[in-house]
Amino acid sequence: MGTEDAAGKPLAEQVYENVSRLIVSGELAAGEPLVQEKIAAQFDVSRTPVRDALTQLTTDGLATLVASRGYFVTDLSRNQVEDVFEVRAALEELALRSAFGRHTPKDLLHLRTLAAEARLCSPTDGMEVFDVSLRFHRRLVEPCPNGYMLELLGSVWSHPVQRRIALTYKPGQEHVERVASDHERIIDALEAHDLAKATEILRICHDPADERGGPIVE
Amino acid sequence: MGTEDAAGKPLAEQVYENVSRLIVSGELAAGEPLVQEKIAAQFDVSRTPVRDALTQLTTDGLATLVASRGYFVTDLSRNQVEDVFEVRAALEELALRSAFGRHTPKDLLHLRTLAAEARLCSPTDGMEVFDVSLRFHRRLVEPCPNGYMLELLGSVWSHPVQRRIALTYKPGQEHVERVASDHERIIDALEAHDLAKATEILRICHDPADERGGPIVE
DNA sequence: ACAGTACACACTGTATACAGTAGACTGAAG
DNA sequence: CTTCAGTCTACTGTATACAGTGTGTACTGT
Repeated sequence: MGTEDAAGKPLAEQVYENVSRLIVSGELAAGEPLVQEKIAAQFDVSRTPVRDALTQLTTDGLATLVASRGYFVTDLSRNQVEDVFEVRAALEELALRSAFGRHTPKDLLHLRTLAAEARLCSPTDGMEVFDVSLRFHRRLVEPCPNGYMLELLGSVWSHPVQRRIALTYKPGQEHVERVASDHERIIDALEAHDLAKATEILRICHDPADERGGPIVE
Repeated sequence: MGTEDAAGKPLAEQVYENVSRLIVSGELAAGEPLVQEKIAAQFDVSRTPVRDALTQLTTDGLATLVASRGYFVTDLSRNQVEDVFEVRAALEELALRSAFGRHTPKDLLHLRTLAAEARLCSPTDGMEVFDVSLRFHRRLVEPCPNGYMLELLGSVWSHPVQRRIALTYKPGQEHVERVASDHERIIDALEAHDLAKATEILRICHDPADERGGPIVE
């Protein structure tokens, strides 16, 4: 057998994505053992790509390696949701401060489009709303000249907890509207060169009660 | 062969540490190819643990995987030193704010010890000074209740750039003294319940011109 | 001299076999 | 009924063989 299969991606990557999705969605419960051989059988590959995937899942915090006992699904609830959101808020604010004044008219236009896009989301699809919102935030801080900051933010955004939330919350119509208008107000503030106002609204965006929409299952 | 050798650690871990050190110290130049077979031969192991190590090095940003071409040493100079320091400073300040008021008398005592330890360092051993200083900073923010924040800070502290600097700078006597006294002044501020002062001194600590001691080779 | 093609090489991707270890289970002895 | 020892089993750690891919290179034809 060659290097890649029909999907054109290395098997390790495919396994990583599949197992990752299973963990984030909760189909694989916290603490559940991740046995190389079983996963290999499940996806009809050998243990080698499974090992690669597990190593990566471990460094990503989705799996935990216990001594020479085995791999287990990390307990996401321990990585406190509040903690991640607090860090995300703080980092985004820092990045926005650095990005402030660097948005081109084109950037702002693009942001407007992204903000409006939120209204087109299905109010019942948490993942979609979350995704659109994230794209806005990503774009918002992109002009920040500190590459490492953006890199770190990227890892916060893709933190398991974030994706877990996206899968489990039900936004509702008024929340979708709220997201869109908050985002638009941030753009307004940027256009008015009002950093204080922009960060203030950004903080509201990150108010857990608002961003999450609903309660988290755990 | 079994699972572990004389050192008692999995081979993958040993390989990771060795290659990591070679990269950080600059013995393996940026862009240099990291060939599995050669590394395997060099450390007298098979390709399997080498693969594991390389996967981890890649997610750590020390190595880069190009298509199905091969692994290469990441160019550290691209991960701007300034960027990492800026993020480190910002995150540490955030963490210190959260930790403020949570230091027990025992914590403060321990911090005093760590601060004083800097004076015992050899002024020519950059690594030692850096290490002692890092231990202080780590301890300083430890009471921060946000586990994720501390986790993220951990990854910033262990960023290749940080270690590279530690290896390449020459502190000098007056710098060692400066580190110790800065640290002590932070403790003074904490004991006086003066958050503003503590963060102010912390910021000085992170002034690149000060923290680095000397110019960076690149 | 130059372009195009075929080949060889170097490397990763993958599969699989075997060795070692730590907990689980079973049985006997107290 | 409890406790301990011995074995069993399930899993990871490791080595290695083979397949596939992309790049450089030599060779051919013009």
